[in-house]
Amino acid sequence: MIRQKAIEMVVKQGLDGFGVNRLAKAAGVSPATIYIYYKDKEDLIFQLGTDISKRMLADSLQDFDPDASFAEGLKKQWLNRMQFYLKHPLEVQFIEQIRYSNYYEEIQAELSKGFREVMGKFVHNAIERKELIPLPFEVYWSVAYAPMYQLIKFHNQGKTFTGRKFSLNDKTILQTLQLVLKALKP
Amino acid sequence: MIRQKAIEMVVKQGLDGFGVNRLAKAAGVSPATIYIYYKDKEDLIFQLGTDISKRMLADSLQDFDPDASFAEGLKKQWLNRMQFYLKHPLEVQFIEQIRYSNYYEEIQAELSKGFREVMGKFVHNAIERKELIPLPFEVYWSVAYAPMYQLIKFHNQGKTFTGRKFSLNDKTILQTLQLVLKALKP
DNA sequence: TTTAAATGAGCGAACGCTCACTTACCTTTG
DNA sequence: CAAAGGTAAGTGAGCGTTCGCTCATTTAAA
Repeated sequence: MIRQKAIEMVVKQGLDGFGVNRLAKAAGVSPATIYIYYKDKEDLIFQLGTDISKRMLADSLQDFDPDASFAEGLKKQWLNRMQFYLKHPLEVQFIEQIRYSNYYEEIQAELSKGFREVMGKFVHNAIERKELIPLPFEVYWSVAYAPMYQLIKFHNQGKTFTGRKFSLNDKTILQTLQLVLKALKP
Repeated sequence: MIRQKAIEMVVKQGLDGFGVNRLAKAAGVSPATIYIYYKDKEDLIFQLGTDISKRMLADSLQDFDPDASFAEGLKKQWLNRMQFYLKHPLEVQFIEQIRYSNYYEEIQAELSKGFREVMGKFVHNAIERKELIPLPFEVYWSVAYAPMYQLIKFHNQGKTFTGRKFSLNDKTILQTLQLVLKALKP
């Protein structure tokens, strides 16, 4: 209950609107109870953040084969991430909220341990097979994944900054993916 | 002084670390002085946000010709934005901080008024000349600009999530831009 | 003498957090 | 097999501090 309400509060009211006393009231427990499970407020957010991030990462690599073709592998990753969003929209928005806060740096450090290997192998394979242009990691990441996250962001806020309503669907995802694949193919 | 210190505080300590009393002390004025110029805390952040965003938008369209070729036009926009970052890194980071807070929605509403026309014409021209694939606005935006913002984000945090150090340079920018142009060309 | 700008003390409310205490359930005992 | 004791979980009042914000007053320029 504490977990769930904490996520809801951060998503709905932002990090500043989130407080321990208020969380206690929302979860129907005493403030003291929260401190049985979490060292302090920072620890609470850190634990929620790492737990969710780990599950996001694990899910995004589900049924992912580092030896698959680049187009197939990237598509699998995109769809996995999208599916995670559909199943856990609040968790994704929670991560979005804390991603730009000062809490996130440690969370990322906690995550990146097992991450590099899997992704490194996949990219290395793709380059060797001439399915992917050799690129600095940052360039590759910016082109391969940033568009997808932008789509999720549009979807989350329900509209674009021009005021247009927006809701994500398979056709839009795959259309964007095709453009990205075209950009990255030699 | 209030403006400058407010920006510094939000960038360095995040939105939660930012408070009126602390800002007053940092700026060397009384808390009451702040309320002469700003209605309340929300108004302060809103005014800073809109001011900066407006200057960012204006600068990104500097010397921009909606009738230029798509490749040239997009390059101009990218470079303008990059240049704004180099000149005003704190302001950009400030916007990043509040972009995911609950303050930003109104700011965006304030901005999007004059924005749609200029951009609309540019994109329309490019499609007519067959320099750009016709796309839903969200797909276009996600592919055309999200990679650039991701590069800025990497630069801002000084490293990627794999721990690698990263600093933005012209070669990286133009390399990424080339990939994006390739994706969007018919 | 007027007026706008700035001040510092301090308000009530909310903050993160603690502690002495109760509750509920399990184990050990005579 | 009830009584006693132990343990982990949870409580509510409330602490010291900081929050956003105000107001009677002072300062300085017009």
